[in-house]
Amino acid sequence: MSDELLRSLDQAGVRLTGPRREIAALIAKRNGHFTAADLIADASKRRLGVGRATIFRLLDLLAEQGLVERVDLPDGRHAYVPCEPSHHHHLVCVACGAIAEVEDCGIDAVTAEASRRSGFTIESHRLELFGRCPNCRSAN
Amino acid sequence: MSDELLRSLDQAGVRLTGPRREIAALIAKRNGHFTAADLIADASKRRLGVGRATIFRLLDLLAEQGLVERVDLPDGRHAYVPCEPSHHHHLVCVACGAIAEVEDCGIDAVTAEASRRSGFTIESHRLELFGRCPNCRSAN
DNA sequence: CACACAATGAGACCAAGTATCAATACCCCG
DNA sequence: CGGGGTATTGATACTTGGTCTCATTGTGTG
Ligand SMILES: [Mn+2]
Ligand SMILES: [Mn+2]
Ligand SMILES: [Zn+2]
Ligand SMILES: [Zn+2]
Repeated sequence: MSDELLRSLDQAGVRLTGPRREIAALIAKRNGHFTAADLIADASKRRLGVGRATIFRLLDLLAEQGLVERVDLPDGRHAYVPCEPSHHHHLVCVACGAIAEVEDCGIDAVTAEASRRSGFTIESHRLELFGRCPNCRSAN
Repeated sequence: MSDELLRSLDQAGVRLTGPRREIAALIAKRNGHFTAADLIADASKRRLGVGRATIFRLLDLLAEQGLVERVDLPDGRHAYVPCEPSHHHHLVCVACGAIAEVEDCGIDAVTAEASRRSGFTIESHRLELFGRCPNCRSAN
């Protein structure tokens, strides 16, 4: 359901407009990761009259709130995945696009070690894991 | 020096052309990460007559050989950093762009744990660490 | 219910990257 | 050493992803 997204947006003090509700519904209906282009296609297929810019604007908003996160696919595309606002990482199925979230599982030790070796202060990190989900593994 | 890059390209059986030599020299002269646009600017400043497409083409080639690696900056830009062809990760200074490389330091344990929890088979991963290098930390 | 102002969509615009293609330049081979 | 087959080149057009502007509309608030 898109209610979750809308509620969080409301909380953040942004206006709950018609276009935003419709785009939120499109996002809720997707599974796995999606690109801005996907949403634009969805919207035009359903003849919702929402403008291209509005979709980009909402994605930015959602990303700011941490309700959606940007994933840089290995092929260079920019995709989004709906997710919890807390820090975590994504496993991306290269076959079907399914996403799993994984919370801290030892990354802090890695960054601490890297910091020690390099002398850098580490402020943030990004970890993306690519592979095959249980379904796609068995299906081949 | 750009000789390193050129030698590796030669080894890989690609032709050592004039434009490629010039672009390799531009890359060697940079420090930290750089974007395709940076190189294009460098080239046009020096009135080398190399075409835009040729720069993109060489970057692809170098990336294939692992002589250069793509880093997705947090702001969405695609940057490149010259590096060893062996697997490793990058620390990127958000202030000056300096890069440090760090080899395996515990990441395999993390991916194994993530795989166990999620049921995914993991084929590849990408880890990028962002922070401040020793210079930039003290300089503020 | 009115009003101030956030948000919208149309469209122009920009930047990054790709495709095409005739002209050129490597480099291999005799 | 010269050709000559072929990989590479640059110009140019095109596509795609994203931003900017601005007049118009729609929301939330009081
Ligand atoms: Mn990217
Ligand atoms: Mn690694
Ligand atoms: Zn899958
Ligand atoms: Zn620095």
